Amino acid sequence: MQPSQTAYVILGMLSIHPNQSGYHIRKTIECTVNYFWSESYGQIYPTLKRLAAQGLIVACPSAFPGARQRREYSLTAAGQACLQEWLAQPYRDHPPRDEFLLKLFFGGEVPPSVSIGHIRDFREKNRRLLATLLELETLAHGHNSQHPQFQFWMLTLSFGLAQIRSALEWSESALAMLSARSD
Amino acid sequence: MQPSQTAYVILGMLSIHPNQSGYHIRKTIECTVNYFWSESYGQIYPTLKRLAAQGLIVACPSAFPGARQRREYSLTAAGQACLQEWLAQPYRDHPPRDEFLLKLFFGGEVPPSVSIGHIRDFREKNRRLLATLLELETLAHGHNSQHPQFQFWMLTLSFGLAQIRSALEWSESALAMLSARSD
DNA sequence: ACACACATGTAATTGGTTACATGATTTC
DNA sequence: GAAATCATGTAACCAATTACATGTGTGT
Repeated sequence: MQPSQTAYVILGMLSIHPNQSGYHIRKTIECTVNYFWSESYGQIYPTLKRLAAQGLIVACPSAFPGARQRREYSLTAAGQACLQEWLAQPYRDHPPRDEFLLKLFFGGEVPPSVSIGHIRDFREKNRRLLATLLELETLAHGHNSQHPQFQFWMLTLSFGLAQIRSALEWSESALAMLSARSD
Repeated sequence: MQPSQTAYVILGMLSIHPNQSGYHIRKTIECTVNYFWSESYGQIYPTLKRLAAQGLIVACPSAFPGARQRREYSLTAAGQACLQEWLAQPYRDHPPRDEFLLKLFFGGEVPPSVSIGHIRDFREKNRRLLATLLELETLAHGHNSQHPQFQFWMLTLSFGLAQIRSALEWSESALAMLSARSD
């Protein structure tokens, strides 16, 4: 049985930061790749068990004696190899599903104010996301610029920033276009 | 039981173009919203049955006597209302999962050539998509520019084009950055 | 004492893809 | 008459979310 995508995020996160618990892995995901990836506990914990059973990760006793009760995991050599093998495979993109664009596409069925509202929501979400990513950028520069993976983190980050900025520009022109029509 | 997203695409597609069969609906989706939405027959046919049972659509006899055996559907008043109600609700975005970015994020675990390959794939896919959308744009202008929904189609299309162009620009700078490092 | 964050897990359900199965009609 | 496309559907499976359930340690 081949690992799921969830398995690979876990392997990847353990490769750049060993000795993480399920809880910790989720937090790491949340504050690093959250703008293009997310995981729920309902996926993480069962996957950790399966990976351990397959020998791709091992539970290791916590290094800090006073720590809470938790299971910390690290990659095995097999796990590292498995991750690298997956990384070398061509990526697959799942079919897209964007409810925002779908509602906008059918915008002719409802008053223009509805679509204008959706676009304003969209713009607001992107503004917030932009702020988050900019924060992440300064944080990353301060703490991790020596890490060997640093340039790749910057690459994904700059992609996110480019997409968001393009989305914000589009939002403005779209709002201008719809407002001109409805007034 | 509330309709799924699939149900709403079907209602929407029937609202802009009545008397479509399941097969036809899928084709319509493929050549209009495919860059941000997709559906499989495995979803469409069961959903059509359910929508008909709920009275949101009706099967109508084919207008063309010589036509093949097929079930064509149209919106009922209830279906139209249901669609409009949904359109007026705030959109929800599902948690993102981008395998390309994930592999790039872990790029430090493998030789740079691997990530360069992924980015080249990504650029190639975006180039093809750009060509498709440009084709779609000219087609749409020629055939449908009188349709009341036209401006909304253009809005989603221009969004797609903006995102793709931004992705292509990023690809070039990313490749430049990685090539400089690896040579 | 209370609230909050830490921490782990299971069960139910949803939403969806893919593969399978079948057959009609058109076009070459 | 063969191949392609039109056309409809089911079954198996999978990936993932959400809600539920439970308990501990820390800070105020």
